Amino acid sequence: MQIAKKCFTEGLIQLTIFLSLVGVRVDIDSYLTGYYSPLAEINLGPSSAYTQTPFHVLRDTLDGYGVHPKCPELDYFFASRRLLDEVRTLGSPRFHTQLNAWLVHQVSSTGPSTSNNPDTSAGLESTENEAGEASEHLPVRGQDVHCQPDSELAQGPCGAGAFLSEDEVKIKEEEEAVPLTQLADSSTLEHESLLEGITTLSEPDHVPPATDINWNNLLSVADLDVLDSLVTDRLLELDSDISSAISQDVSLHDAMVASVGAFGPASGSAESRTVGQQQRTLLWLESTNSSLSDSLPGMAVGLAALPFASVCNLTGNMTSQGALGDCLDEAVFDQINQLGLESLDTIDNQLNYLECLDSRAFEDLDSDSGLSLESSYGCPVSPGSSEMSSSSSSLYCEEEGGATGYSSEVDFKPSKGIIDHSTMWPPVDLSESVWHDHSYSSPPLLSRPSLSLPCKTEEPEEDTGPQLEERELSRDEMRARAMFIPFSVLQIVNMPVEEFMEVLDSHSFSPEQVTLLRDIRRRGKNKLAAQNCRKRKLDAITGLEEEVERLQAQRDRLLREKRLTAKTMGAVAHQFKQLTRDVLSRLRDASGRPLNPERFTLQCGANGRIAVQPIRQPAVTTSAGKKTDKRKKEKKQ
DNA sequence: CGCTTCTGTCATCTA
DNA sequence: TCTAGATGACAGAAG
Repeated sequence: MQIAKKCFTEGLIQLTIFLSLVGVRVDIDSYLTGYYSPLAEINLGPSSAYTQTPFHVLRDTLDGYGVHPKCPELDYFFASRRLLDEVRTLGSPRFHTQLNAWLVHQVSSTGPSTSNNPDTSAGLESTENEAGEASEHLPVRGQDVHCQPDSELAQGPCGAGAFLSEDEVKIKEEEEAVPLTQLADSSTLEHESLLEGITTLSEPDHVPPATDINWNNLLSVADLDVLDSLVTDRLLELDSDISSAISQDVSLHDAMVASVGAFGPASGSAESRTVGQQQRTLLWLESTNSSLSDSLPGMAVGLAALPFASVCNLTGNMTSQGALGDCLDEAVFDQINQLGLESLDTIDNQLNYLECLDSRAFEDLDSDSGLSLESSYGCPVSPGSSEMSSSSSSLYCEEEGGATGYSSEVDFKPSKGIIDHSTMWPPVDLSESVWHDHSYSSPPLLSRPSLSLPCKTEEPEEDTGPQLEERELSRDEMRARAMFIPFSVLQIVNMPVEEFMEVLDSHSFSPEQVTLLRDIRRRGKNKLAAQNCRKRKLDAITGLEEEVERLQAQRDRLLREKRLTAKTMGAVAHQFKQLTRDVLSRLRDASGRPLNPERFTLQCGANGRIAVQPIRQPAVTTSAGKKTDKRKKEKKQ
């Protein structure tokens, strides 16, 4: 599970990078907390790929601090704003493919000790505390403009600025003169150069109040009207997508989408202090997105689904959604098929059994000791076993009227028609049971004076007639005959308890006869019970075998899906590497030189910000690894 | 003759 | 307490 989650996270990072190229900001910090340490943010300027939306600032300014940050309506409002902005961005023919970023750390040839900040070498190990401290110095803009006052830049770590080298700070100081308002209002913001973005982003003090007016304009009521329909449709769509595609416990609560170009690089707020406070509040509000999403399941899922819908569309359409859908479909259809087959089998069994009964209607007169034995007794007309008492009573009258009390033709012919109605087992099994049952000889045989010796020969249908006489008598039948009991074994077994008791009382049997009658009844019922029990056992075995086959098929299917997913994840990882190289090739360091992709990498940090992290020198790790290996070897020795 | 399968029966438990 | 049903175990017959 962890491996799968890790793969998922990696894919998420890759998606974040990818979306950042088109100006969509994805906040996945909460999800990545368990795997990646929060990173200092980068990407400044008008064309920054990770430009934070100013809605959080608006939340503070418009709604004020009186509104609880976890207010669902408030969160929905700002989320709607983000969605609207996303729609606007999508409507633009241009995409912001140019990334501006702070050079987080420049790896010198001698080592990382040249940096003022001792945490620069920490890289990924930078903690959230640092991010939190940095957030205090962030400008009010609320965007991913991670510029900060110069004075504070030199003080210590704060966001991306925490990793700025001295040279970079100097460059910023020299280029402070660039007005940020121009950047904010200019339509050519996306064409700003990287260094320009850096310098502008390092100018929070020049932010005019006009930018707030721009924000207010962006939050016009008309936009909200348009937004409602768009958001509703989008949420519904994405809600269904994410619910179907991600059925597992994937908690991407903080996924957010924001537009980049429309809001431009933000010029910072007037005062860095207030900026820091507001930004801190902003960050705190962001951090509560998880809980907000919990309180607002539908909307949270919808918001979270925004980037994930892209994920599914870009990478995992087949693997996640399609595969799961196929799985569910197959499982459902398997059950439906089973149900349908069961019902069909029942019908077929009944039909087949009727055929068997027709073919053997006059054959196994005494072979009804199977499941049908109970209902087959002496009921010439009535098909139900519940009517056995009345039918048996009439039969008793006939029997009592006769010499031996057994009228052959009347007794067993009708009983065959009763069997098919009362049986609950498949025809094959029932036929087998009837075929092999010899314990209860037919009443006509009992009625005959001359009894054949028990030879237990199974007579087929064509043997009906004189050959029935040769059928063997069961031991109980012989005993009953020997004891002059005027009832057949079939009658003794099938008659109800009350009737049986009445027979015992009314016929003034001797104790031996009563004992024999009880034994015959007990053995007869137990024989049927044993037959049923064995049939059930066989059915259970058959059912288990079918279950094994079904589970094996399901296992094979899941293995195929697993292989497909692994293949997709590998492709995504490869794509991520290529995107990282592309991004790094567009970045410049303080001296204007392009970053070496071999020495730097992109890391997703807190609040979805991306930081350029230096790749650790393999020599260090290798040396450490060698040391540890040596220690291990020494310990072994 | 030995093995397997089928069937009946007994003993026991449970409802 | 009795009865019916279920089931494991055993034995005998048959292939």
